[in-house]
Amino acid sequence: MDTGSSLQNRVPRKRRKMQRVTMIDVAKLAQVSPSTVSLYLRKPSAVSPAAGQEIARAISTLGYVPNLVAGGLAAASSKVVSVIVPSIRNAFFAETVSTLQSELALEGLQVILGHSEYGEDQEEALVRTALAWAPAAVVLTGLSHSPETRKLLQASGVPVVEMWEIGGKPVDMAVGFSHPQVGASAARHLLSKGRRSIAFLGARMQEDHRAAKRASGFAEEAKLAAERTTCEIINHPGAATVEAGSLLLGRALQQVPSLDGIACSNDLIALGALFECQRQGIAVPDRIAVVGFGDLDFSTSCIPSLTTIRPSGDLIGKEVARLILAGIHGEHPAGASRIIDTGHVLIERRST
Amino acid sequence: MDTGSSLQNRVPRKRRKMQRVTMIDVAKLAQVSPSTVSLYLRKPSAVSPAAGQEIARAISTLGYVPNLVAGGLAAASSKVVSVIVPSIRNAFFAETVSTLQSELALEGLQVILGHSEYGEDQEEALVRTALAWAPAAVVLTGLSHSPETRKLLQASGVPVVEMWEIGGKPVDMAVGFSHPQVGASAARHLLSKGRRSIAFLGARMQEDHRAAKRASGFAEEAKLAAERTTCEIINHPGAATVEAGSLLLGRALQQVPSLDGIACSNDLIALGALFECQRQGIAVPDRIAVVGFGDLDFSTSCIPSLTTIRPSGDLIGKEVARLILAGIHGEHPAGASRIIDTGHVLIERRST
DNA sequence: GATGTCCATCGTAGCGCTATGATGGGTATA
DNA sequence: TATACCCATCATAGCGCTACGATGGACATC
Repeated sequence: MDTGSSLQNRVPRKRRKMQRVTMIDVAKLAQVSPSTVSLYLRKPSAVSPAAGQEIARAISTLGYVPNLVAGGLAAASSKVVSVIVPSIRNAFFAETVSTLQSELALEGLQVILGHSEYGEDQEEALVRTALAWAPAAVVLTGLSHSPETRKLLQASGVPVVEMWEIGGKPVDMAVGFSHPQVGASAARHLLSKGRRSIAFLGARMQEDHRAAKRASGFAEEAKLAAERTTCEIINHPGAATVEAGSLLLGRALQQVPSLDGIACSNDLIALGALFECQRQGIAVPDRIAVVGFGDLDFSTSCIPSLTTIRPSGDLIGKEVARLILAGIHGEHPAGASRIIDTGHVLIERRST
Repeated sequence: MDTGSSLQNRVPRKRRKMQRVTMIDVAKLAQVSPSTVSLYLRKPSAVSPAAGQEIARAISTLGYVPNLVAGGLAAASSKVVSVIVPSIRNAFFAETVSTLQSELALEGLQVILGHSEYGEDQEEALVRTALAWAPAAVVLTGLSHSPETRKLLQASGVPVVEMWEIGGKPVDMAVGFSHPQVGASAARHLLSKGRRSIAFLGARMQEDHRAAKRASGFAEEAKLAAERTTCEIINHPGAATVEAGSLLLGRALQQVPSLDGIACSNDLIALGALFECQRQGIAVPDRIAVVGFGDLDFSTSCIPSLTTIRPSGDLIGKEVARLILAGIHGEHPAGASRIIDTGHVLIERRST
């Protein structure tokens, strides 16, 4: 091919070493053109059964693995979905990501993971790299993002799903539930149990806007209640851990000696509170009722078993996947169906 | 350019619609060649400060986002590290993946995540897609893989790190610790506390080979002990959850009424066992001593606080990242330094 | 002044694939 | 028999970037 058609004759360039099996090799062996192989790979039904068989045989004898990078470049959109969560260590998001990944894998989509550690600047940087992959979709957590992030996403034209929160204006699509409503449910439940001195125990609420919204929903609902109801919001600046829960309960008792009901922004915190009660000889639920959030693994087994609110992390993952796949298949949901409320359920157990 | 040099004249092809800002746009605006822009992006120091500034300005005015897919294709290796874990819901792996992701992000590497659900076939499929991304490295969990998986990996020439286990022959590199030794440490600790009727409680050990190895290390060590020592291994076929722990303790007591010490393959199981003891009025550690594995969040706070073995999931993540980055920078570790033992630490608390 | 070296910069051939439109033979329709 | 229409298949132009080697000016050395 080196025709020397330009101004000067040039030494044929050393081609990069390369021994990888390509689609062309498959095509040669199967005695068809590369386009047919490509077509077969993307839409087997469009190729005659005879040719298909021949191609399949060639693929397996050569051990051909398609190069998705090349495919992504040619198709101007890669088979990748970029998912950005605050933290993968958080069981909530781990569950969602896990489900999402499984669902997307069925359609040959890969998940690229990033975590923002609850930082908007970090998130912005992650979105930037995410877009550099020309992903099939971008999935973010929550509805709070920097203006620059929103601009980047909007300009990109890539489908965007914001998950784990609804109630604001999403960039594109949203799947989740209302956090204030979760807080309200918790408060209503405690009030219905006759508790009048209640508190919300949360962690990292300066950064975790969703937890903060649960707290304010809780406080709002308490305000609506009969008089003689006191309500406190207590925050731990560190991460939501069992240990934080123990600390928070201690602080709550100090601040509100008459405390008779708490809601926690996370089951881990609730578990810590239960432990602290046990340590201090406080009867649960007799003296203090405890409501958690998350319905984590241990909530049925702990002592007493934990009344909690289940946000259905896996359902969120499923719905996000559904939205993304619909978009890829050309069925772009419109209007209200671009926002999906997965709701929440209060599960009453022994702790209230 | 459409020279019509081939057999027939052809209508100039409709070019694909395209409005994305490319490197060429940046180059034009900065009045340099595209190569210089590319060079600047990859190695800013190789470009004169004047040109560099010009390019930087152009990038920001155009809002240029490099296309990593194109870069990956041209460079024959994408800035992606494919990580395959059994389950991201498992706190151990969540921790490692989280750390790994953070470390790699510092060097502009992305993590593509897959989970195998402890299935070798699933893992093989994941490895296949992973390789389709021409990743900078592949990270797997454990040393047990299907022969086909090993063959695929070896043939690919991509750096491979197997994590969370050492003690066998890795495909390429390994970072982790010896699971039999963990089991042995647990047994030794229980024996040192005078326990003679001990059991190992594990979950899903038919699939989770590492848990099974901890169990057999435990049993081996028990065998070496003074006579009159009995040792049982009890398996729960489902996932390692708190609930499973409660069930397992019940079964253990049934099988070994004289039970006075247990080791669990996971802190969640240990926590479930603690709860069950509390429910049945069994004193821990007086009647039964409990050793966990994982040093999870709650282990310090639960009642009694849990003696456990810390495997340092974040250290594993860090070391995996180090190995990968060294490889990318051309420093290929050789020989023994391709296997890194992150060890384990037994942390004694109140439960023994 | 000639030659060599170094450095910043440049030109361009691919990387492996997909999308577009063309081709040509077979079948249905006029 | 002529025409239209399909369908399976094919040829090829990019997708946006990187890496290779070339270029030419600045400076040092002979």
